[in-house]
Amino acid sequence: MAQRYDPQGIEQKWQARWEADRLYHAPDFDPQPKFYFLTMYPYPSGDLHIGHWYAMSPSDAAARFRRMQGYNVMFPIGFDAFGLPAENAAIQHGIHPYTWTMDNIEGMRRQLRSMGAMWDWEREVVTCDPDYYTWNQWFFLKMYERGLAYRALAPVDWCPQDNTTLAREQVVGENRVCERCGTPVIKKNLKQWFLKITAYADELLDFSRIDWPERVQVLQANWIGKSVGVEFALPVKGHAGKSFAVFTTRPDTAYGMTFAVLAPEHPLVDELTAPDRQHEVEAYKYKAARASDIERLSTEKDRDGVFIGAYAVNPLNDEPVPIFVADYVLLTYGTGAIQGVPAHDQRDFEFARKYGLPIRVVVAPPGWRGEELTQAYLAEGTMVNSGPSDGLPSPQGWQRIADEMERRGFGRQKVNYRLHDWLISRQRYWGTPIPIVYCKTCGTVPVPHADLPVLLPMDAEFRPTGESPLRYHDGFRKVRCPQCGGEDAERETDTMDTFIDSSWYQYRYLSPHDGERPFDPQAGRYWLPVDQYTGGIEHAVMHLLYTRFWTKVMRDLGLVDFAEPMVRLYNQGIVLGPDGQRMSKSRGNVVDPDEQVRQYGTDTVRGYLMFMRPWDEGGPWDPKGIEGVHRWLHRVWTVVTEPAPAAGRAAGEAATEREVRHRAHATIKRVTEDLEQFRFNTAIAALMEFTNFLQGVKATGGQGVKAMAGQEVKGTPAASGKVWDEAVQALLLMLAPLVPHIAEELWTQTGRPYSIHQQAWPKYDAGLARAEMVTLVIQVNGKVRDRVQVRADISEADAKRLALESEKVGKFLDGRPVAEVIVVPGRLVNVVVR
RNA sequence: GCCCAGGUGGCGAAACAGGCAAACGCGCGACACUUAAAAUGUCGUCCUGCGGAUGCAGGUUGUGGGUUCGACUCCCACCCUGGGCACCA
Repeated sequence: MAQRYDPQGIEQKWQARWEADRLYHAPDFDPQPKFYFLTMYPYPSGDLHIGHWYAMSPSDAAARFRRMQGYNVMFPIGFDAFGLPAENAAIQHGIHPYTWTMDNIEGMRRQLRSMGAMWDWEREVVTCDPDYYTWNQWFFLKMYERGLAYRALAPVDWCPQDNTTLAREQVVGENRVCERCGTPVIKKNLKQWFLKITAYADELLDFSRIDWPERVQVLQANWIGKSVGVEFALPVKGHAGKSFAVFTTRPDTAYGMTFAVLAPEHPLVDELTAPDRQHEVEAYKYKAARASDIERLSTEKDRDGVFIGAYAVNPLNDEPVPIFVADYVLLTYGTGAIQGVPAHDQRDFEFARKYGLPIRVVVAPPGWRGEELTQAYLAEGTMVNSGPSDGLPSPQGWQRIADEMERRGFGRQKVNYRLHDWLISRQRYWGTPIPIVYCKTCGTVPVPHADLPVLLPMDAEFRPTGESPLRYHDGFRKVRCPQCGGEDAERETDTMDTFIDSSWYQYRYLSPHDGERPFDPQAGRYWLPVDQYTGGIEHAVMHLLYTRFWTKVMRDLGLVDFAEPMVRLYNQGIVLGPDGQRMSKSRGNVVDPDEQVRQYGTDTVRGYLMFMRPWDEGGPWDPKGIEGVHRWLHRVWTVVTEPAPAAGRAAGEAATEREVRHRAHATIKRVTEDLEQFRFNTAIAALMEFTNFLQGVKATGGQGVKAMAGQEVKGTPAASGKVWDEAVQALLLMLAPLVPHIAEELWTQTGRPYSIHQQAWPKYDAGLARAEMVTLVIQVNGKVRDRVQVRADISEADAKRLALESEKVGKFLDGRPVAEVIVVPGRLVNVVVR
């Protein structure tokens, strides 16, 4: 009678039905509490790989679980549709990026649907749609109006492979390669658009209002790199009125300066270099420039530099110190110049050693008697050789010297950040046009809001020249000035970094078709902020920092009344190939989810991804491991569809029923707690145990159960239909978020009303969840010597008595007197002898 | 070098407000069903020793110490693996 479990058949059937019934559409404004569950949207590369499944199917399970718990859950999906691969495909294969992207999206929609997730497709967002990117332009103009978007000439990172500039965040690794293609980047001086993320640097360091992994917080804090110090001016001897600023976090060591260093690219270098030093300085600059372009791989690089033949004056004590250029000083950090304090900075120490410069101790280590240092002393100490600060502990000296510099007018306390403003210009076609016009008479003119969107022309010509098609598209580039109407204005031809799209997409899901504003504020008041966000850790200092910045700007624009876009964040791990290596086509260890679905069905693939390891750890794909999950689902099918064990009032039945109910409630408790914490692997393990248990009840008619429960077995008992049904019902409800298709199929097959996905999550009875009988462990001196079955509520005195009466305990006492007996109620007794 | 995460059976792992180490799954072995195989089911499976084992004893959570009646869990030192940062003044 019972038909076989046929995953593919039932999965397609239910997916179609659910979508037709709009089962997962999250209505705005529902009396139920809302829950906005968001998973990072995919880039439409054209193929949904197992990594997408790993990111998405557990989060779908978690979202479904929330829904069953009574929340009105929004679980949207969209596509991060702008970006380089589309354009590269256009150049290589002559397909228009739009066509390439849309075809891919079409294919991926189909693949995504095969996952059986509860996405609300009515809210879908596609970022290359003008309806979307017009709001990128709108935001850009708002930022421009507030001075948060500006254009500046700056040394920027350029990827020669992708032919575009990159944000600092997109340059990675020791040898500074492009985050996308791995090509070493080069520096170029270009006029580019920036967003002033540094204006929010301090606020971005405040994580007190969000529940994000420590790891991400540390990554972001490191990236922002706040340092508190002093910037002060060093006059140059013999150059009246000339001075340069240095930044230091150690003003307490300023009296120990015995030289000063300028970055080789520092603008004053040429001016200050003495004629007789010019040749050598030029040579060094050339070498330094090459070194930054070509590999700087040599790990322990020699710290070298060149004296420029000029002297700076330490304003604290009017001592002249020689000025060097050295490439260990970076133009891009601080002021591009430093005080050289070899006694208290290891780099300066090595430099001073090499060039025979004096090393003057100004912060004395404890017990220091004036001996020479063998390395820089970095810790706190007592101020010496520091004029009026002598004798102070160095932290106080820090403040005193900082104050003195301010009072005497040559320095000020300053906070420096490693974070730079966000470079958003990209010299590429497939992105949001920057809505700016350059006019010969008016200069830089923003496109009026009424003229948005600035459409990306579809008739672009793709040439392999490395130049953006927009630059030679006259119809796009040549434009009337919106301000004076002048004829010879030109549009900005750069487009925006695609991280702009993802900085605010979570808001667009609220009202994806709103033509009036980026999102409907009324819906926003209901849905926002995002309650749970999930995605990969690789976006920690890019997307996740940008979207926090963007939300703070939105707050200042009055669009939202909170400062953080996502309350909770969870980073899932990465699925590796069966060989434990990162999946890649060249290794041939790629697991194709479509193929797995064909072989085992969606539920098995989902189930295995959740079962194999903790979600945040990822790990190798085990082709045999997935079969275990598949077998389990078959077992579930059999247990539920085959006839229930005979009902009846045979002797001993009550004990079986109690055990069945206890197991059901204990499982509900475990699974509920596990799912609340995204511990899918142990949730599924608990459900497997429960399934095996029910199967055992069937097989033995209850006798096995009683044996398990420590009861005497007699007669031929079984669970009654009612208790059995309750257990099966609980099992199916708990399966619903994890393996939604088989759960729905069995739910309706057993005569329950469609849809299981509209049912409430089962509640457990704490009393039933607690076991009646427990194994009391009896130890002697911490070693297990005996185990006895006792009632869970056994008294301490009884437990103690049982332990002391135990024969096995007696044997191990060896006649020694009992010194102490420790009782952990309901768990363990430890008899201590000495 | 610094910061973070982690080291538990043949494998993926579980247990940590300190209390039965190895749940669940894979693999392996035996058995049942079968003409046979697959599928399925049942039982067994951390290691060592005790001629035999539903028995007894000992050992075991990277290494070495410590705290404790009791440590995978807490503390100290060290080793290894993975990830991040790395001249940031």
